[in-house]
Amino acid sequence: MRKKQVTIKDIARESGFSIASVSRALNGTEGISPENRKKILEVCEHFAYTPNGLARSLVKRLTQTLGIIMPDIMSPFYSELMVKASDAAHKRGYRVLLCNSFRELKSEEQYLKLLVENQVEGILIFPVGKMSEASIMKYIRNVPIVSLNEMTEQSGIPYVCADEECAGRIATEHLIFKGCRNLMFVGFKPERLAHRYRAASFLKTAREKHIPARVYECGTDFRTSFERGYDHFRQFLISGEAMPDGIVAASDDTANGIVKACKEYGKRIPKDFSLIGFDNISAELPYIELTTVAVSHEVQMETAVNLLLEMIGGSHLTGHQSRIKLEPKLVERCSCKGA
Amino acid sequence: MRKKQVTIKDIARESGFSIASVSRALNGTEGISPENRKKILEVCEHFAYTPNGLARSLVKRLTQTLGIIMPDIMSPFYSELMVKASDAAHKRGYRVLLCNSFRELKSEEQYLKLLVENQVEGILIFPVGKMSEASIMKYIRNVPIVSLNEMTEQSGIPYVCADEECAGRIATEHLIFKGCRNLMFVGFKPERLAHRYRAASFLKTAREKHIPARVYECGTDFRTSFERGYDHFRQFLISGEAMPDGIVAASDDTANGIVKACKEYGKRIPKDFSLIGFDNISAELPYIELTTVAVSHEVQMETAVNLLLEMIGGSHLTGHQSRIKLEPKLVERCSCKGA
DNA sequence: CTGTTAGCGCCTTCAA
DNA sequence: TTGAAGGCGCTAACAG
Repeated sequence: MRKKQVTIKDIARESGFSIASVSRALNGTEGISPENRKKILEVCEHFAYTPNGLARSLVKRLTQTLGIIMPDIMSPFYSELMVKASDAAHKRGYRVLLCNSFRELKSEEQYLKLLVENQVEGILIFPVGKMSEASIMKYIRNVPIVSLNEMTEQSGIPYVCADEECAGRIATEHLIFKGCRNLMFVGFKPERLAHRYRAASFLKTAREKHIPARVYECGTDFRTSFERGYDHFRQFLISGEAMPDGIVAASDDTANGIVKACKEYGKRIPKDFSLIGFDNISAELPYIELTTVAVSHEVQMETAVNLLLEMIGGSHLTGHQSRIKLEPKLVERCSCKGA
Repeated sequence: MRKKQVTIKDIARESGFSIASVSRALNGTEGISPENRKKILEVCEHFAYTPNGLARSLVKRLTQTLGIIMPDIMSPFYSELMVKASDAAHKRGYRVLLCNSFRELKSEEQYLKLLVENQVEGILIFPVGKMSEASIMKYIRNVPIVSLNEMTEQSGIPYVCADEECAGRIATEHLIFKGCRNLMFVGFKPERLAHRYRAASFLKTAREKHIPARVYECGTDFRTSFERGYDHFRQFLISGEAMPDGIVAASDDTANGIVKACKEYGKRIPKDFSLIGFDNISAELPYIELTTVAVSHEVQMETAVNLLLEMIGGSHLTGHQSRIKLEPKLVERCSCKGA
């Protein structure tokens, strides 16, 4: 029932030229007279001919395509990363296949397989978690892969991520600079490496400055950081414990959950306490302008794509060159009290 | 420099079987003894062999892949549609290529071309605008395409969308039912077909019920509906004109922009006026629980994928079967005053 | 400048 | 159950 597709052979027959000439006309290759090229292209147009990319890639052994796997396309953070990564790839003449692992290991592995089978030349992945390392190791033999989160040094998996220890310090110092004297870290999830760095650095920095600080720990977990932030902070408010005057949220998404809880319980930011997050997500929230610490998404993705392309090009990279931590910066908005 | 990829030929040689047997072992096809299959698969494992999907699709003339083109992956509305569409496709054994046209016609057309060249079996597209019709017409000769927004009947392009006229009526009636007696429509953008339906139906319904109503028109436009809503409503507030007691926003995203303006200018919802939107976007906004009118995203995507698969299957569909308007429903939350 | 030919990696008859 | 051979649609030498 399917319409048989028009092939280069049909065009050759209809135009009276050889398939080689048709190929040359289509690809703008040397070796064909302008007038004949024009004739051939007209025939193509007339038959609505579209070259078969599979066949072309098969013979050229090049797809000019990169794969990108993110945990959650619906989060503004990841979707922005996707966009920036796509842009960076396009700029360098690569196309991109977008995949949404939905934070599921199984799905992540399936996509890795799919991408490899589809002959992408390289893969950018924001791993679901620690467990992702195994799948990545499996496919890294076939194709260059760059992670967007830190990986163990022993795995040797290249990555480009933010220096989260540094980020934690910047956030904490900012709150202290703004005059906070009683700090709390909310939304901690031990499975997330970034959280561990941020929290550890938070405690260390506070200790150095002799400021009381603690990580609020709360067993519950949720699908999104937003929900976790909301729930944890609600728990805290209900508990009746003394309020801190400065809160470091595990991420911006978490911070937004905290904001939601505040709204319900009549707390005002930054009046009742200062709040700072991480990641600089660009959600257009009407409610609050969150101060945050992050690396430029664009810089991170450009760096990651560059690294990937170097690997594709076959450069032999040292561990130092292939494990990159970018320095985060403070993005000051309105969720912290004036100094 | 690139590692030469392991092919089926290598596996054949290493395992001592023919290419045909290896192929059978890999695909679970009949005609090979279990023990030999096992042996072959072990060799595959050992050499980290991954079949070349391009070659496979080329000979089978089937890719089991659908393409999806959306205008803005960063909008929660479209990204949710993408997710639902992917789910629907996966359920039916299809894979999916996600594309982000970024509301640019050029980019949209490039992706159409890319998808066709990559031999997707069908395409789901949320067109950038009226102008998209031309590109779609161009490629619909090659592959089945279903639009997620209404298209002109004469174009014959199949679509699955919400009945926006009905949506406009529901929203307006709800505000009136809640006691509003002075209505305004904010964020109108004439290029958007859905807006035209919503606004026309808004005016018609209000007229029928003898309620004063008008569409706030304001030349300015922006990249996102959010920004447009924010700007238009800010303009309105500055103008000092009399406040309506019920506002229909052109979309939920617009409504969120309105909310932002309200925050800046000290207006409270639903105290100062009731607000209703369209689309039921699932952004986790901490600030407001927006009442809205929409079709189920899941139903819409399931319907669209079904339609697409029928077309792929070669069914001959009537205009009635291929131009589907789904009935929207009221999703009541907290942005409208109690009756 | 043009056409012929040999594959790219794989699946699928068709014989054995 | 197995293997040889042809071909999917295209590009890239190589001849002419």
